[in-house]
Amino acid sequence: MPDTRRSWKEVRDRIHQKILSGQVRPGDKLPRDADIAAEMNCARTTVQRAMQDLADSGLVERRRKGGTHVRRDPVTRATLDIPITRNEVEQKGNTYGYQLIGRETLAPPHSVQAAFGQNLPGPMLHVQALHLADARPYILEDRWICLQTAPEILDVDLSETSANEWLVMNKPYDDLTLRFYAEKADEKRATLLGTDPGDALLVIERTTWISGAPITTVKSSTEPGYQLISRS
Amino acid sequence: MPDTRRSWKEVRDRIHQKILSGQVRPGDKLPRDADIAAEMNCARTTVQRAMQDLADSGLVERRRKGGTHVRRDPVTRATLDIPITRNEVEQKGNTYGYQLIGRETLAPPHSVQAAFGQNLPGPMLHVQALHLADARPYILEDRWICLQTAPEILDVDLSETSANEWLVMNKPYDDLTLRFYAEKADEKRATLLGTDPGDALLVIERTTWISGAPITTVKSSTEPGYQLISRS
DNA sequence: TAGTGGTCTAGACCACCGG
DNA sequence: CGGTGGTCTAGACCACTAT
Repeated sequence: MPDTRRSWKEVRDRIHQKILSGQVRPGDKLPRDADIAAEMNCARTTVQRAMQDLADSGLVERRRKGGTHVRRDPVTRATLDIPITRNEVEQKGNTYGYQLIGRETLAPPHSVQAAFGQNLPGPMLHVQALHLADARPYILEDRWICLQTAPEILDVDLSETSANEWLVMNKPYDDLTLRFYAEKADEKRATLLGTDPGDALLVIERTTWISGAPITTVKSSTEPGYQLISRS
Repeated sequence: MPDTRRSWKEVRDRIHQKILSGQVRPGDKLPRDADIAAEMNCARTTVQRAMQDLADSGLVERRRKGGTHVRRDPVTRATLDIPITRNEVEQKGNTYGYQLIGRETLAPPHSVQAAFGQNLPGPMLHVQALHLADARPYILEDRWICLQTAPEILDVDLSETSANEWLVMNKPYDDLTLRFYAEKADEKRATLLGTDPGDALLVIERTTWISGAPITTVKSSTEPGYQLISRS
């Protein structure tokens, strides 16, 4: 072991390598942080930082007194970025467009109530809107907004500002659920998205809360061919 | 400010709150770490840790000399766990089953070569297999394995051990791309998955590398109704 | 170039949990 | 209970970059 000092990323990568190369197999126990620190000629804090990272990425499991083990049931852990739709479109070099389709105050259907679990959301604003890329339909959003949590939405001109953007800038959340699945386009969505009924659509459902109170839930039906790609 | 010492999570949450409550708006600059440390009565290291976390979750942006700013274009950053299929099935309380459908050494089609970018994968093993939950089709995987990187796969009895599991235990990767999209079931997949042609399927494409060399790429077509859900 | 975040250190104490 | 990871501190130096 060279006697140069190690950075935490070097330490992390070295351990990672040990796992990759099979020197350490799933289920095996790794040395204590202190020993690794001695071996690598660095402070224990540095090892700690490295191990945290490995644990965060699902490679290793740490328990006080139990030590650090290579995970037996490796998980692929991926991070997805879901940008604001306008930014997503513009970053691809297309022109963003937006079109309000419908807006009404309604008691939410059972399916929407279910998204919020036990917390009764009360009366809600139902908004349907279409996001466009170069004037072509891109994402159709079907959104319910809790009027108790976000009453100001009633004063927003949703034909100009999308609820998507207004909420992001004005109603920060501290809890979030995301759900992805595939669904056949029904007649109505097919028309709005400019595609054919029966086409397979990737659907993103997103529900947000602030300190336990529901804010909004949105079902976004994406254009055919839409893909979600994980961050590096 | 109480004069008790603060943990980095407390610091993080307090800053988070400032953003949530609108005391600090998107684009605003936050105080220097050192000042926050003084105000919160803790070491700068502690603030640093807190800020790292906020930056990681996409809430805040930090630049040396530039300082820390609340992000103008907030991204929703979500983490997904993609477990080994066997574990996924068993954790739901179902019985896992596996069935090899096809296995042949082939030159990969262009679409597969594209998944690996410039790196030519050379000859590959093409494997098709079905994962079952309680004897019902669950995920159909269509996999290509690079024989230069993983020649040992030829000696594995793939009718007993799924390539999925063998690779995870024996061919660790250090780079990964994930892709999610919706696709109509064609005749063949519909039959294998026990569903109807035209049904909307969520497809997960996963490609892995080790130090730049391709290992495997797999297209997993999930049963109708399959959902991906983000980690808390 | 000066200001800010990024990292390392050595040491201390705490929190959890296995034997 | 004792061993291990988790965190905090005060200080130092480095690395990037806005001005």
